[in-house]
This record gives sequence, structure tokens and C-alpha cells, in this order.
Amino acid sequence: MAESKSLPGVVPMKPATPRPGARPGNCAACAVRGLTVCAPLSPAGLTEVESLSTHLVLEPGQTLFDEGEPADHVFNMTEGTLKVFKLLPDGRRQVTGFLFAGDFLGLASQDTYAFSAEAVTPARLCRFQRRQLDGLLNRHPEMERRLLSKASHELAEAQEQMLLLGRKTAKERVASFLLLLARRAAQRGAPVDPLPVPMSRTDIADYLGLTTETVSRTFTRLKSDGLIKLLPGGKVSLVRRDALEEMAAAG
Amino acid sequence: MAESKSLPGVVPMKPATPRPGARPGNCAACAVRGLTVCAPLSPAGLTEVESLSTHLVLEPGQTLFDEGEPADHVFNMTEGTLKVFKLLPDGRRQVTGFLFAGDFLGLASQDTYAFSAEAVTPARLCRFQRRQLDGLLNRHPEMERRLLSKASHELAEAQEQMLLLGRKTAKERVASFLLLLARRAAQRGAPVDPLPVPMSRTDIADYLGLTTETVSRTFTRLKSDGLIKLLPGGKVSLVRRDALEEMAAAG
DNA sequence: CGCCCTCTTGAAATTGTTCAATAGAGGTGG
DNA sequence: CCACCTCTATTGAACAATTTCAAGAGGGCG
Repeated sequence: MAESKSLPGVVPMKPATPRPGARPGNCAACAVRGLTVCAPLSPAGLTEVESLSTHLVLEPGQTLFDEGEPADHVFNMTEGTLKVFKLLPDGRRQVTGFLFAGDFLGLASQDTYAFSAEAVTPARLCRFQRRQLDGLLNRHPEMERRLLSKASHELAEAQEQMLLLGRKTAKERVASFLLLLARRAAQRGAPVDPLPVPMSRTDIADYLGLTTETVSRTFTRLKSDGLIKLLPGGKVSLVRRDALEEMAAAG
Repeated sequence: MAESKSLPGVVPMKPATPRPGARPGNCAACAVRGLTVCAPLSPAGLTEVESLSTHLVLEPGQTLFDEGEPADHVFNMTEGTLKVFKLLPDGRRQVTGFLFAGDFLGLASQDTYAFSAEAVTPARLCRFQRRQLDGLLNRHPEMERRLLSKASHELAEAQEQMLLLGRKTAKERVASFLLLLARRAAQRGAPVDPLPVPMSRTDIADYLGLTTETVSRTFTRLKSDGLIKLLPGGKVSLVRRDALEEMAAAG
């Protein structure tokens, strides 16, 4: 809930985008195109996509959309980190994923979003009208194929996460999480050694099905066991990645 | 592998198929076509699909494929119940889903299956060569769209399951599970009042991230609280579905 | 410099697990 | 058709991992 504030005398730090602020996109210059669903598009296709898309900026904590809202748009992340999550009526929260540059989101099997999405770090996205997606995919089967491929990937990741949530211990969960972040960072060519871990302990806990206290304790133990180093600025060094891999009991 | 049986004089109870036994498909007579990815196909498309597919029969406990195996086929379930699951090296198991008539499976983002699949009840499936799927989807965009739609559904269900595994109590998990089975049964027009629950307590436990003991105790409590009735033959009557819904804390 | 918020740390409480029997159900063979 | 056998489900009691409750430490920002 909540709203923009445009009270006089207040000079907002950020573009004060009501909800996300929009500007025209620029696909030609897109640094992460190779990671996105746009990757296989021809120059002509790219031009069309650009004409249909809008660029958004989100500040940390800003909501992209809420579960249950009409699913009018789909998005491509171009920069930053998002979290997607579901809530129970009493406020319990499950973060079902973190999204990074190149990730697509907004597919909905109903006409409403099945989860909420919120920025973890400053983020940029391209937005498309859902209504235009169908035609776009019809005209660009290579894009649809790519989307299907991304969906398959996501499905596999979701199952991995179910394994984690249903069967792994706290230590295994945290180790798996760090390795996941590292893999995803490597994938998109982001720094890995001092691995940025931009999300809060609460977000991590809600992702791993634990409490912040347990996450914190587990980090501390991994640190005192010499497997990781906790660096300032929310960065982590995976000192003994091999040991982490073993601990993660990864499939 | 696998074969038709036309041996004279022998009337096997079951086709006694080593691994899955195969026979030609018959899409025209398919009773569950409306539930499958084949639903939107034209008669011509249907004919093509039929020519590319083989029909399989699985007996309870039979493996369809194992995690890590080359993902050479994709499948449409036409009858019965399957479970799909992942294993940790030490044997811990997470059932990531139960599949029923109309469900599609086998999408893999790698060239190997990301999970194992095994029959819970006698089951029938149509099998396609993965290599032929691409061409098929190219020629039948309506089928590809349908597949994408199914994938979106699955993604949403996976997130619901993550919420369950990460944040729900044992009671909530079991209630959610029964309601899921009931919803899915209704969807495909299967009996709902005495709801068939064909999977073992172990399978249920591995699906819900619990132990068989906890599942059993929870069933017992739901029963003595008058919310359900445990009937012979693995059937359950959801006596107070409203109370179950509330307990499930469903999103 | 001090406030606020997040993270860390400690101790007690709990849910669910583990270990251990007992009870049932289904299937087989006499 | 019944007795027996085996596998699965149920139930009980002790145990353990994680949560909950409660402070305290650290860090960033105004």
C-alpha cells in the first residue's frame, strides 16, 4: 500500500517516479541483450521490440507489482536485483526468487500476478504490455522459443529450490544460496570473488525458509570455519568454494 | 525398447512391459485431449502429432526416466498418476510434483532430465522424440503457445509449493495438499468426494517436506477433528472443506 | 554526535524428527 | 476361505534442529 508523496517543499532524491518512472528504451545499446529473451531477435525484431517497450527505473524497496494485481505487463531486467515473493494472510513471506540482469518476469497463467516483485537494489527494466506480447511472440517465434527455454530453466531452478526448502539443513541452504549467487553472477559476467550479497538477512531468510537469526548464525559459523569471509558493504568471499559445494549437497 | 504383445494364448494382466511398453497412439480417440498441449491442434496437426507419438504404459513403481539421463523424450500423460522427484546424494528425496492426465512433462533446459519420474498408479503416456519437438512446435505455434501457458502454470504452482515448503506448518501443508488433489481432480473431471489419494505416506511426506510419521499424525488429527474421513482404498473425504481451506492458509 | 535499523548473539521454547513398537491392510498359498 | 507374511501406516516417547524471545553490537545517515 502506500503512495507517492508530492508534498510541497520536499525534494525527492529519486526521480520521484510515482510508481516506476518510464523513458523510451534503447535496445541497440542494451548491454545485456545477450542474456535476455531479446537475444535471438533480428535487427528488425529488435526495432519492433524497442518501439513496444518502455524503460523503468526502480529504487531499492520500490514495488514493481503486487500479487493479485492485474498482470498488464511483462518485464526484462537490465540492471540490478529484484526479489519476487508470496505472502500468507498472516504476513509470513516466502521469497521465491531473486532476479538479475537478463531475467524475464511477469508471465502469468491467470490475469493477475501470482507473486509480488520489489527492487532489492536500484534496478532498471524494460516493460511491455502484456496484450502486445502475444502478437510479438507470433511475429518472432525465435523469441517465443527463447522464452520457453527460459521458463524451462526457471522450472528446473524452482525444483532445485523445493529440494532445498523441503530437505536441506540450514547450513546446506545457506551454502547453496551463496553458490547460487556466485553462479548467477558469473553467468552475467558480474564480480564473483568479492561476491555482492545485496539482499538483507530477512530477504535471505525468507528465501531459504529460515529466520534471520538462523541465517546470521549460519553465516557466522561458515565464517569461523574459514569457508567464507564477510566483507563490508554486504560482500562475501567464498574462501573455500569446494567445501561450500560439498556442504550444499547440490544435486 | 519395449514392445507390443501379440503372443497367442497369453493374456497378461498387464502388458508386462520391461520399461515402458509402446504402442501406436490414437489421438482422435484421446479422452483427455482437451487437457493436454494437443488441445488447440487442428485435425491435421493432430494427425501429425499422432504419427510422431508412441503410447506407453507404466505400472506402479515403474520408472519413466531418471534425473541426469539424456532428455530424449517429452511426454503427455493420458491416465494415472506420476510423481517427479529429486534426490540428494545421501538419499533424501524431494517430490517436486504429482502429475495427472493432461499434464506434460520432460521439458529440460539442459540435455538431461532435471528430475526423475516414476509411476504412482498404473499410467499411460504419449511419448515424443525431443528432437522432433522443435519442428513440431514450429509448425504448430498454437501448440507452442499452449506449452508456454502450461509452463507458466507450473511456475505459479511451483511458487505456491515453495511457500508451502518454506513457511507453512505441518497442518497447513497437509490441508493444502488435500485441497490441491481435490482441485486437480475436479479440473480433469475425476471423482472428488471420496477423493482418491493414491500415493503412499512416504510420497506425501517427501512432497510436503515432512516425515511419514508427521503426515500420519496430521491425518489422524484432521480426522479426529472431523475435517476429513479416512476411507479404505486410500480414499479421503473432505468433510469440512471450508475448514481445510482456512487451515491451508492458501494464497 | 546520536539515532535508527539491521545484524549478531544468547537462552528458552517448540515443532517436527528420530527411534521404537504396534497395528492394519493386502496378497499368497495351503 | 482362512492363516500367514510382509509392507505400510499409526502411535508413543525421547531428542534435536530451528524458532522464538530478548538483548546487545555495529553501521550508516541526518
